Amino acid sequence: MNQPKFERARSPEAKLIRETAILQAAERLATEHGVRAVTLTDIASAVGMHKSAMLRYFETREEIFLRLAADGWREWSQDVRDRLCPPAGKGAADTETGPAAVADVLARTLTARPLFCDLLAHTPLNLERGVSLDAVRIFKTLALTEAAAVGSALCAVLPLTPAQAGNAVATATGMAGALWQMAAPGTELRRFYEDTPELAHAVVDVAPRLADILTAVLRGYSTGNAA
Amino acid sequence: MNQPKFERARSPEAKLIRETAILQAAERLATEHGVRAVTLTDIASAVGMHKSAMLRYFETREEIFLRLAADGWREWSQDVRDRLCPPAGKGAADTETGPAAVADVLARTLTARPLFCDLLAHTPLNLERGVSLDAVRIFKTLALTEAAAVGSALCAVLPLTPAQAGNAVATATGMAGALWQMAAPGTELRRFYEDTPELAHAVVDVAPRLADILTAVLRGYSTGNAA
DNA sequence: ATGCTAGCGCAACCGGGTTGCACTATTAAC
DNA sequence: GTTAATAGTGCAACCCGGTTGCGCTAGCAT
Repeated sequence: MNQPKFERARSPEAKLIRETAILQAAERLATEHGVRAVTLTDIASAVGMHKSAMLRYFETREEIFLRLAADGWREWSQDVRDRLCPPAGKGAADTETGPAAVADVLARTLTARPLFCDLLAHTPLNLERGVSLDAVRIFKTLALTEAAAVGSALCAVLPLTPAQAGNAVATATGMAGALWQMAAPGTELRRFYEDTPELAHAVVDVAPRLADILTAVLRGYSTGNAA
Repeated sequence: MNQPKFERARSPEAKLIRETAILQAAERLATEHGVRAVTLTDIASAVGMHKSAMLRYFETREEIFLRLAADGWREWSQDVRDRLCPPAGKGAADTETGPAAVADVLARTLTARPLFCDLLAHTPLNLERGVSLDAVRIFKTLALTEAAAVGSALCAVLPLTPAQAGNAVATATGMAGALWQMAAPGTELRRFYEDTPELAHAVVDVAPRLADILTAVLRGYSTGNAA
């Protein structure tokens, strides 16, 4: 019997609902077990449909995660900008200022999003393959736009050139991915890291370490440019 | 006929020769096509033996690349130290000094090793899986030792604390991997990057960009500590 | 000369991603 | 009201890379 287990998605709205259901399932599984460990079969059984049916919503597995990465960029960018330059209504007169405070915002907002860090670590190497160039173009344009928005926010609170701000954002996201890789490389491997004293700090201290590096970058740029 | 195509490696010396042949083949292929694209079958046919026979020299595919990564760490570390603190006999009275010069050394030595950058990008996420914990321990200990050696060299030429030097090394290797990913993500994808004006600089300008970031990091650390 | 050992190739297996196809529920047309 | 077209789904097969089990044989040792 090839009867569908549940109602078919016929209307555009129903399709959208199913699409978001797939994305949410992928997000939950990837958060729990890491992007790398999540297979199409896992997502499919979590959603309740067959994996071959899922691939008519997303042309490939990588595209699912590329979509999640795009969402991650949007949310992170918004979060950073809200914290650096609170919108008018917000009562925060204490806009974060100074390299250390700004670095702290970047580090905190990133480490608070382990899935986003995971996706950042995977992005060009693993996610941008087996996907149509169109999909890559859309994603890259979005990521670049969001990164530029964060860069503008940095320029607004620190004496940076746009290029320097761009490099700072690249450092933040790049190092977040790189440090995350050491922090969460699978359960048994992570236990190994934790059990090895000289490596334990890498697993535990990601946020302060990232903040420290970003502080140095921002301070190095700012002192050169400031009056 | 299951006759071996070539002489069997019986003596320990012969085994060692074959092992290095495998490593060299993997190195050449990975340099040409990228680590990710190289399969066991590729390496095997390059060496001239069957892939199942190769797996008696290395317990798994990842272990081959983990070995190459270890070699990369050794060579890079040695190169950096030689340039920062030339050994006694070397006539270089001009030991590189100042954040910008040191950053330039780090950036140049890394970008001159695209395969090492590739391996750095893969390391914890992809290479440290499917390998015995013993192999990971050996590799991590070696990488950590070499990184510490580079950190010591940095401390010798710049006013840094050991922790700051360690973060600087982590930034150098982490960002080298992250930037490399964008620069060389497969031929057709790379052409896409090059054809997209707003992305082209990321593909082309890896070395100066990395040098700029590292200069900021070192300057940010140094100015805080210097007299 | 005759076992024994150990390196090798082959073929099978496994698991993940992808594709082709049959099935049916809805909808549209007559 | 019946019938034909459409479209979403499940199943099974396929592909391909990594891994494993097994038989074969070259070379050493007895």
